[in-house]
Amino acid sequence: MADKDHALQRDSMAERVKQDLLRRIMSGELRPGTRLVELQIARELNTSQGPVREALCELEGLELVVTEPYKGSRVREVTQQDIREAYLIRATLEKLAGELATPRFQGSVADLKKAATAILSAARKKDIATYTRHDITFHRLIVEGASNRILLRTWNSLAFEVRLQLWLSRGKIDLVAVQEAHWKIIDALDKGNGKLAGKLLHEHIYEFSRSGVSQSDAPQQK
Amino acid sequence: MADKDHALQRDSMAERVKQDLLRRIMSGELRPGTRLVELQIARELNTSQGPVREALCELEGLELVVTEPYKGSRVREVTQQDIREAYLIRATLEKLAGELATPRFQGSVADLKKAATAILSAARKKDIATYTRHDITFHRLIVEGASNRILLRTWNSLAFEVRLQLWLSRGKIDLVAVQEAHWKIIDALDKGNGKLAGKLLHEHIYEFSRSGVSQSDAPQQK
DNA sequence: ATTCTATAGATTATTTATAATCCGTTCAGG
DNA sequence: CCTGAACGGATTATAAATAATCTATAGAAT
Repeated sequence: MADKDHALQRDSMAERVKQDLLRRIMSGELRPGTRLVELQIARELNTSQGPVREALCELEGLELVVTEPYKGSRVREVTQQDIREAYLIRATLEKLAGELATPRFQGSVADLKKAATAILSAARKKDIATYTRHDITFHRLIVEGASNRILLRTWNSLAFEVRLQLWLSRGKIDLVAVQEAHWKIIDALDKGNGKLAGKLLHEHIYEFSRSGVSQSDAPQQK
Repeated sequence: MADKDHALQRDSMAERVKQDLLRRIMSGELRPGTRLVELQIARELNTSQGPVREALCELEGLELVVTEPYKGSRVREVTQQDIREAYLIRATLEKLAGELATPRFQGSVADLKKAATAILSAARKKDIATYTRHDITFHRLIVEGASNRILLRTWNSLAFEVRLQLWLSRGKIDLVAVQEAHWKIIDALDKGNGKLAGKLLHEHIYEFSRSGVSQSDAPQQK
């Protein structure tokens, strides 16, 4: 049984464990607070404790899990406050990204329009998973357009809070209405108005962070 | 010989290895590009491969080392471009921090003044190590004053580039002149002028990133 | 009844051993 | 002289076994 896996192996064992846990955490299958027992995960994935520890260590670096010595790891609890704080940082970073990315997008916003169209389509179908995926793609395109590796790295470190907020706000807000801001942003970038694009991005993101989540939805502390 | 170590043990082995490597990298003893051989480090610190791997994994999460599968880890090479990019992000984040921190500092800037005095003293003695330490303390106080954990976490992730720039600019710039900006920032915070404090912080940091480093000082790629 | 202690089970931390991979060197063939 | 396959040392990756620590429970002492 392990033979087939071995034949298909591209990444290291630790990498595969990491990807599996990453997927399960981001999809919400592993809720915040869930314990991650090393030997149990190792058995599930037909490997040993070492690679699992390494995967957990990397996920801890991404701030997705927290580990206490001799007590183990669990999926990080994210408070409503964490999400508010993360969105303020994200708004600030994307404002900068919008300004920096203007030279790149002026007159060539085809990719952005494609992403925005996909977002709109998913919003109309109320397909949260697809909406989230394309929404993140849209914003990532802008951050990548800034051509600043450190900016991208920093932005990526906020991904967990962003996905969680998108998940928590499911059904609470009008996705179609929220996504309309994207078209104004695209227009500003297309015309080379970086200041405006940055301002719109900041407003768009900050507004969203304030929307749709009541306290009862907040992940409860253990 | 291991007995004495064992008696004094507070942290786990992995944590001690991490702290040792962290210190040696930040102090410049381990230059960018230096290979970090797991078993060699393990022997030096009287432990085995496992804890060393864990320490390296955590340092990779802090972006201090890079690891290639089956090829090992080395202290990260930081290009001049990386430093420029990091300083732009840092300037943006500290501008935000300055604005957010105003309520906290208005009328109570004693800690900031103490740090700024220590910086000035070190600048006059041309004591780079002490200057760096207090300079980072000064800026950290402001970021902490913003009361935003995510902001602090994000700011911390830029620490390596910041220290490296401070190190690279040694002897190339007038430390006394640069640090004078601190007093204007303190004054703005003391008076509750957050917008001005933010603007001054942005200028101060961005200026510094442009100063004093010629291309020949840039860490060379292997 | 309450608090303290001891014990057992579960889990993490570390060590030791083994497998897989990389990389420079050597040497055969052209 | 050049090319490429094969060997060997060095290092990382994984596995397996053991040690250290935590947590809950049960029982004894007060």
